[in-house]
Amino acid sequence: MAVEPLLLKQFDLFKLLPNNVIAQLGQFSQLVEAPKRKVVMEKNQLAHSLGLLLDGRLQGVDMTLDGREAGLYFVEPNDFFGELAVIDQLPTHETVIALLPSRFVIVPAKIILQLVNEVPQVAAIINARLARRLREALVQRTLLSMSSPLQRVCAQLIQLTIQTPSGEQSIAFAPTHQEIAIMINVTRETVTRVFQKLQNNGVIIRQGNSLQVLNIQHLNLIASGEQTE
Amino acid sequence: MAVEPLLLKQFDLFKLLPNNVIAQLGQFSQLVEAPKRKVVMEKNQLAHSLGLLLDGRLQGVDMTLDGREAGLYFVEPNDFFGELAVIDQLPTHETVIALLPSRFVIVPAKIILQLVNEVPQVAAIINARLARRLREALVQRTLLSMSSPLQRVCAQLIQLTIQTPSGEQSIAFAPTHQEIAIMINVTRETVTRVFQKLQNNGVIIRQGNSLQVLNIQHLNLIASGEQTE
DNA sequence: TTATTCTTGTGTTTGTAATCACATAAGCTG
DNA sequence: CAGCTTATGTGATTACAAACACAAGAATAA
Repeated sequence: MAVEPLLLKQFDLFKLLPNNVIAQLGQFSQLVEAPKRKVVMEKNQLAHSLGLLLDGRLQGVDMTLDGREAGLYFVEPNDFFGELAVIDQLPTHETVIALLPSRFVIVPAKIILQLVNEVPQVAAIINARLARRLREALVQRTLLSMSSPLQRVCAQLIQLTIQTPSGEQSIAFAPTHQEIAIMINVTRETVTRVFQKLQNNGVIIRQGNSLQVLNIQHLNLIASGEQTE
Repeated sequence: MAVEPLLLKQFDLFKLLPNNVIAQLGQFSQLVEAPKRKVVMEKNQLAHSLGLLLDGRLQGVDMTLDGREAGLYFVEPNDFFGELAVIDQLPTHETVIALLPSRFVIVPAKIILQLVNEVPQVAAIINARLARRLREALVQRTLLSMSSPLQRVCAQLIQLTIQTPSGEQSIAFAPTHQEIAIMINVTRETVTRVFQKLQNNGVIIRQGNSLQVLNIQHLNLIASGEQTE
């Protein structure tokens, strides 16, 4: 229990709150450390809290009845998770697991709801987040409609790629083949084979934990179906 | 131009607004009639307006570069569409087309944004709608992760089924095989073959425009993978 | 009514990714 | 370091839905 106000101030969500409110918030919040693979939010539970990720990386997944896993989204540091269930007060639809050792703050749903009702700016940020998640879901859905696994892998890589300060395209802490596979409805082996091909063509290259994207244009061509390898 | 206040009052979104505001709203709104197959909202456009469906049925689809179509969601009467682009002010991600002859009201984005800022209840309804759409998107994503087309068709049918006042499970104005196919990433022929099978087993039965679901339990068994036909 | 467009039904062929089954490599941990 | 676990690499087989190509039925328009 109890979280440093300074830590909470880091999040855009709380940035505008007066210090006394932040201090109070800290009283009810909790800092959690989760090792890799730890389940951080359970499926089908009424939300008790909103999570705010400090570092590490999370993935929202849906474990279906038959043991199959569907990957829904990734959560990066400074972002939050669990907001949907907090807002609509329905049970969570998905499980969230830590892909890397992660630290995050959890704030009880009650407190968040109170803030949402009383502070329009907080409400606005959460709603903007919902809108962004909806957009991401639409993009992911579009991606799933691509016929070939090759296209889907490339499209997913494009999604994950960001411009580094040094101007290169790369994916820091690249997800494992398995983690990518469940996002795009293919098997792990298929992802491996596609990566093989892309590496041979010099489109991507692995550097330890990160994946350099040398030729994003090429990824685009494949994703759009104009090229098949 | 100009829409009857009585018409606008029908929508939950405007229910709480005072009459003078509604009257003003009507001034700027427009009643639109669209025949079947008509594109009602274009992809990649900055939202000019929010749509409120009076009757008919719409489908949000994503036409990808290679001519492939992905079905995203259905819009039923009394619901609205285009809210995402209005709220986040980004271009629309999808096209919306009329599946049936439809009537709807469009209200300029500016007006809606103003309302959202000034009337908390309106903001709340729109945000609740975003949350619901996000849920639906998650459900649809989960559905897509099912391995067999048979499972996907059944899961989609379950989604569409509603209890009629007379206590039967049915799908009014059942979508065409093609419309279902693009929702679940299969070909039209595959949907036809699955329907064939389900009809032979007496699980569903076509009655003109509507589809009676006689044995929803059976659909559940197939969707969950416990049964394969 | 007939004509025309949409929708549904059905067979055959073919490509391709899932599945299975290991091998190897890379990361951790004591 | 060894010893374990997790991640990646690779071949062989097989199932199965996509694709294609029509036929037939329904619905809508003329």
